[in-house]
Amino acid sequence: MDSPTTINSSENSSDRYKPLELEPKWQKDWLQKEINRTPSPKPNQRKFYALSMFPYPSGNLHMGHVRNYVITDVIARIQRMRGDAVLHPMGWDAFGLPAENAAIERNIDPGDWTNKNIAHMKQQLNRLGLSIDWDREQTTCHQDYYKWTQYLFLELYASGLAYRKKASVNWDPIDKTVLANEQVDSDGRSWRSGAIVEKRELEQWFLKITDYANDLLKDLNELKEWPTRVRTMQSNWIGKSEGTVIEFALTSDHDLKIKVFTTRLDTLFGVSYIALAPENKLAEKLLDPKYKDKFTAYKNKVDKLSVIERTEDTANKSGFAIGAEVINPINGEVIPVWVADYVLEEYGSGAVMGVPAHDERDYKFASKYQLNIKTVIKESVESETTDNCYTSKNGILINSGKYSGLNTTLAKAELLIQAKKEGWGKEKIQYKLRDWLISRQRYWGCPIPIIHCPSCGDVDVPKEDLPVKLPKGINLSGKGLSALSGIDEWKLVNCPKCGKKAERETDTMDTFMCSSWYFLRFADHNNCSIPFSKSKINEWLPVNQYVGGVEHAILHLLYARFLTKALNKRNLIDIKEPFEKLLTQGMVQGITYKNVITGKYISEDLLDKNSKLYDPNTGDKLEVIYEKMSKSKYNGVDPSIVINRYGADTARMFILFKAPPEKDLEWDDADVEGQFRFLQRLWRLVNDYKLKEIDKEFNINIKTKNLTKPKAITNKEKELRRIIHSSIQSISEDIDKRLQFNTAISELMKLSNSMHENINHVSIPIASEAFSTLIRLLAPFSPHIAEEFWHSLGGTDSVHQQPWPLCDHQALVQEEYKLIIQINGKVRGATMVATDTPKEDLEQIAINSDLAKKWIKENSIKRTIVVPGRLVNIVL
RNA sequence: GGGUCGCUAGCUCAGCGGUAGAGCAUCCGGCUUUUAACCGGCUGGUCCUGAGUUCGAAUCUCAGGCGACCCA
Repeated sequence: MDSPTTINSSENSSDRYKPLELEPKWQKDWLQKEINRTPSPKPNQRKFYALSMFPYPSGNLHMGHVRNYVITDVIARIQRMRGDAVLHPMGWDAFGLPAENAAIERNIDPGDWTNKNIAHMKQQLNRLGLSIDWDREQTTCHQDYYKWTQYLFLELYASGLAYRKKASVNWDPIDKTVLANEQVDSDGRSWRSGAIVEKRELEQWFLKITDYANDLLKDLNELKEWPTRVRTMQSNWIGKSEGTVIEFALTSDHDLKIKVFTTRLDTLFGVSYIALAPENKLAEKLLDPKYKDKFTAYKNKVDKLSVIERTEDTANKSGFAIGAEVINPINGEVIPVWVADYVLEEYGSGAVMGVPAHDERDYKFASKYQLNIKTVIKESVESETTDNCYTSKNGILINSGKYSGLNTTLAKAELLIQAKKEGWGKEKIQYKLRDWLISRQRYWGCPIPIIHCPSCGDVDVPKEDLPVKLPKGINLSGKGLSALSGIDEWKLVNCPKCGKKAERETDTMDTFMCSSWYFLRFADHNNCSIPFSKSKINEWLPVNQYVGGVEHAILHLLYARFLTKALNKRNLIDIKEPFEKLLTQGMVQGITYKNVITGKYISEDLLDKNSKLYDPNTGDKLEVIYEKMSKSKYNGVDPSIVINRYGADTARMFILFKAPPEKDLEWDDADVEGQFRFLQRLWRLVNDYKLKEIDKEFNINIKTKNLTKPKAITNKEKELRRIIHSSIQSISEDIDKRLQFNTAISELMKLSNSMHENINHVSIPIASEAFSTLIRLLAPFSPHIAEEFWHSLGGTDSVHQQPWPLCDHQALVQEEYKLIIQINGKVRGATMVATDTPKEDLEQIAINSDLAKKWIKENSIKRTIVVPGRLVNIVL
């Protein structure tokens, strides 16, 4: 790219498009006019809450942010023009590890580092011309915000939804803190650091999200305007399964029982072993003492495996019989008890019944250890039984006593009746979802407002004592447990209940807790007595349009839904779901050059301009692909550079035009230039017209509905009006239907092309209508240039305060149209006909046309299909 | 292995029963204060493959191929 100066300085003509001058000018003007300020909705006025997922203040805006915030901004601007009271706020997800790590590295205060980043990013955001109401800004690491996070934690604690327990938890050895299940990916890695997590037994705080498992699942059906993909992901994560808990009594002690959860009660006659998770307390209890050493060694080995390694079908399952036996309640068979790595303590009761003939993993396990494989289900009455594993849920029972011959569904029901009657089993609904682990052993987070008292136990910090402030100026080593645990003057306090010596909780909260309610605070940002009032929440919530990355499909979006439901139950709010409509925007990708042999990424700067396909060092072939922008791949494009060269409007137009919002977008400098040229063409269109003596009749402030229809209107004028109004129609539809900004901009291009062609051949009222419409349609996408146009053509107020244009359907009507003539379904030509030609006449016109005659010749017409307004098909 | 989405011009995408369409890029011409900008114009398509439904299929149905994501 050339230096940023080329575009503005190469021309000395004063009517040249200079975005770098006009953009700051209008931004200042908007600030003065307070056009981004959130209004109080008037009676009968619709409210609209547009929200982007707020960013972590890393210090620099990246393209993903730009895309996210521009999408929301366009939506906010359109809704304002449509007359809605719009809330479009912004905040900062400002607690978290990068600040703490930066603080340790540079020996500075994490708060100072964060505030500096926020100031810089805010400036970058403003440079984009986003219509954000900054009066409502929230920063999660500031006391006036985290005070309320603590308040809400205490509300949850009071509802019994927050509790502390010792559990085997995910420990991130790099970030040196525990993580919630959602924050560990399917490879067993931390979502943040990428480290393989370890299991540790620790006393931790949890939120009882499992209490809401069913509501969270059920209400996904209400979220009709969420992408199906996200709803499916949440539904899979919650993982509801309906089954039965069966108790198997020990042979040695009939009062001692192993509880097993299964969805396949119908296979009960096929059970050949019981497998316990090595972590299951019963395993140690039932263990034959002679296996003690073997067991300890085995458990240590399994602890090191990730969940995926333990459970995937292809892995080598391992285990051993621990020397205990149980009785199958259905037939009295004696069954051995094993421990096995593929059984997880966290799921169900940490024990499964092994049915090798009908479960893939059980089959592999049984084959390896030569356990009994007993087939109890076959596909149909006629089918032969095979030695293979038959895993279908449908079939006919065999070798199952009196249940033999029943189908699986019926057998399940009958077996359940017997189980309940005899007391060894009952139905149970099981979820994969676990409680949300929110303690973090780090300094830079929201302190958990609890005091541990030796005599009173865990005691709430009284609400009037909030916030529990983070101590300042402490030494952060990044080693060991939370830095807070070493600060005695902070930690040692008196119990609020009994006044005796007690200690503060030294863990801080998961930052996802801070981000689970920020959208509520925006509605009532100044409230200093409670986190938010019900009336303000009712005024603005739910969020009408939420926009953010799909990476939060489970994490943030599930936590926020949970918190909303918990607060609803506590009667603090009336809504049950926080986000009405969700848009998950795609990634912004940059071009990468990857050496196919070494797998290394090569920076574009190092490449030979003429042979970009070869590694300049090794001469190996390069693979050229688009991937998510990142430093390590040398494919990032800095938004500031683009904005400083082309202006914010071009950056906005490009990012909206290049791909539909939910799809990935491939960054391409050439296409950015293309968008800049489009804005330049518009500039010329407006200025060329303006340069002419503008008649007094020209009125940009025209309202389409008030337009007096000229009596004599030429064909050119009719054609232009048709295009103006079909643009209004398609752009409005593109936005309402699927937020298709790319096609909307394409329509703007068509309108501008047509205006270039026709604007000098139409009367001034029609030209006024054309410019007024074009500029108002352009305004949400390119707010600065649209404002400049608006004023240069004599517009009053701000273009952003003008009504969104409405389509005049009369203008769309054409007096004649092209009637397609098909022969045997193939298009052979067309002829012009009047719009109101009756059906019968159309048929005759077609048959008698020269074109049709040529094809018909001696053939007889078998039938004709007439579609008025479109075509006539003659079948020979 | 299962599910979801996608496959249309060189690229990014519209069209979702009725003449395949935009923007960018390419190419050609023009213009000028020619390391370049601008203006005009032309190209360019087995609509992934195959079968079916239909007067007519890019569009609906089925089967297959390829790709992305999610789940196992």
